[in-house]
Amino acid sequence: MPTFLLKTEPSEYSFDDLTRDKRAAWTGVSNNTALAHLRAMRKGDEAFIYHTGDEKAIVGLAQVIKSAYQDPEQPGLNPKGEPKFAVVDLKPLRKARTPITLAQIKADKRFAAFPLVTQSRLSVMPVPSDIDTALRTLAGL
DNA sequence: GCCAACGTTGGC
DNA sequence: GCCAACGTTGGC
Repeated sequence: MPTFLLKTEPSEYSFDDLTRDKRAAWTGVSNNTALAHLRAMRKGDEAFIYHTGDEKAIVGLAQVIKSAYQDPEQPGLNPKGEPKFAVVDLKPLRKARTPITLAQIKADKRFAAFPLVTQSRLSVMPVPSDIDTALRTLAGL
């Protein structure tokens, strides 16, 4: 079962907000590459939640409870007539015992191939299984 | 279809 | 506040 990483600006929607809400539609993904990754997420898959901005750290783990569906708030179509935007529904699983900072990830050679490092603007990405394992150990997740 | 101009993300 | 690294748009 693949794991993903989802970025969010905590002043807009944080992991604590998800914990409070118990479940939420993950909205706001508009980049096509990110949307393709979002659509690859299946019910039961897990996702690290990463805070951008001042925090720049992985802060928790969530789980997909509903795979991708058309964003009801943005019912636009692409040129092929397919829904342009998608969302997934998530629930919180655990908060990281120790958040893993971007600086830490960049300094660790094990993460050199991680899209979080190589593609700084991508907001939804798959996490390779070896990186997944290492991150969970570091974060206490 | 190309590409110049413009917009966005997100780290610094 | 700046700007690098993209993505998007629209004129041609």
